[in-house]
Amino acid sequence: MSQSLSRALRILIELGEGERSLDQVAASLEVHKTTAMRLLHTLEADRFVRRDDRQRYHLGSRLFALGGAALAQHAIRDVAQPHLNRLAAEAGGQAVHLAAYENGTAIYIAKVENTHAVRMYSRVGLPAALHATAVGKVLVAGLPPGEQEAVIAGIDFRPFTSRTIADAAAYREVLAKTREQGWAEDAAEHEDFINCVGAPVRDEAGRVVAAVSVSVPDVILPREGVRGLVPQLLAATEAISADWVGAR
Amino acid sequence: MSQSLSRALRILIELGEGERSLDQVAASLEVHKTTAMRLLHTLEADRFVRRDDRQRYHLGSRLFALGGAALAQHAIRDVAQPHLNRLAAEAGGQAVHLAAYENGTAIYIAKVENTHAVRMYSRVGLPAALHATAVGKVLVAGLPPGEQEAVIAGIDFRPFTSRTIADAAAYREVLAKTREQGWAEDAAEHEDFINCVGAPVRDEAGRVVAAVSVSVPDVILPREGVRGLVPQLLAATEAISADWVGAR
DNA sequence: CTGCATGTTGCAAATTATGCAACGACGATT
DNA sequence: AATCGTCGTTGCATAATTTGCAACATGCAG
Repeated sequence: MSQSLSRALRILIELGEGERSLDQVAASLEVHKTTAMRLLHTLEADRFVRRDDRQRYHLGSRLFALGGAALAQHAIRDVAQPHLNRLAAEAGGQAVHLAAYENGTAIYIAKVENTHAVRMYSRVGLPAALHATAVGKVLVAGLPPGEQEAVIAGIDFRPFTSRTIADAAAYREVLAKTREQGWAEDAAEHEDFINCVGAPVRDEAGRVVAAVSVSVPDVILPREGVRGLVPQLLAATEAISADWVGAR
Repeated sequence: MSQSLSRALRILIELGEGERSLDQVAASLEVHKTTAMRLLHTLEADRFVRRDDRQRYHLGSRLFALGGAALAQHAIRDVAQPHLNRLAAEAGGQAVHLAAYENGTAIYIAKVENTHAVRMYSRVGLPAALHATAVGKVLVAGLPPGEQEAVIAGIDFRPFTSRTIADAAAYREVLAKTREQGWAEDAAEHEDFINCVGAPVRDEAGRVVAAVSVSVPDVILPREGVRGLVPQLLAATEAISADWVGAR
């Protein structure tokens, strides 16, 4: 739609991976370096991009501010954070995530790192696979039926592990079960040896507005043990839902 | 330089202040709504912008990720954070800031909130006034002489309080004193009733790479009392400098 | 001093963005 | 129930913005 703009956005995304020189930027955009330079200058003028003394380009300080503002606008994050911390503690220091549905994807909007040596890879702002994570299942299961089908049609059932759900039919069954029992499971479907349980946060009309999950490596607790965390998980999501409804 | 791009950036900046409708965006850009719409769609396609079910536009999830990445690229932040926490505790729960010089401005890259009721306004990613904050003075005082003059020439000596430094001559004296004593003061020059002290973090060549400040409201501690925090402040900045040199 | 890598400028060509006007969808109001 | 108003969307002609080129400038290394 807007060529120069989408090129500029690609620059920002690429700089998110690390510093780049002008030529590197031009090469990866497949444009003349003049073009890349002018985009970079515009970005620099508004502090979206910064140039160091060695002429390398970095993400600029404006993105700190916007990133912070974006997070602040997810008011549910503030409501949820203390409950997430408590849940993480109750679960013995395991990783806890809060994710929200957004335009066909699930996005992590808050997390509590686990305190054990085994870290899992995730980051606030990155998308969670809809078909291979507990939060993804919870969020899709909570969509209105019409939208749900559209989303399912758009899922790429890419396997992450040997246990990843591989097709829409199996996925629909899992969604039905999720709705029925009020929580979802991820049995090493996204990362080998990591099991999760997730549950929804709801607003006053019962709509799912976010999902919380606890992730536990096999070596700490086997799959059945993780299921044992469901009561604490549900207590946390119910508390968040109550606070959320009360906060508005 | 690039019209459509700078318009799009202005959209992002504005959305940082809160949600907007298409017409509001078009009005503030002073362009036809068609134009605004196409920019918004491009931004939306890359998740820089998100549309809610009521057709309001918000900052999108990509900005979480980029904001996080931008922070992560300021490696000094990670090095400094534990020292900042300790300093804040030693200072009795006062606000502590870490700022870096960047393209003619000082930017807060980390902070520790104070634990008292009186909060001061600041936010990671926002610029700090060079002439009216302790970190601003420290960072400018540490620039190479040539660049320093260029920066001073560009400062708008806007008064924030009755005590704000009002001209370049007075500012140069303060910078000299800052270099001499190794720390700077802000005696209610930015916000009435808030005094700060700040000191530099240096790399292995002695260059100033960042500045740390402690901010204390008058009601907690008078100006002389704040000066008493200088030893702890210097201990913290020296520790950060040592860690920083060691980390590379 | 020469060569290589990097960033910058003037200019002509045309792709790309723009504004207009008309349309469609949705809600509120009467 | 009908109408009005608000808001977002699309097709199209205009032209303005962006693009690539080629030459120039600067800084560093051999």
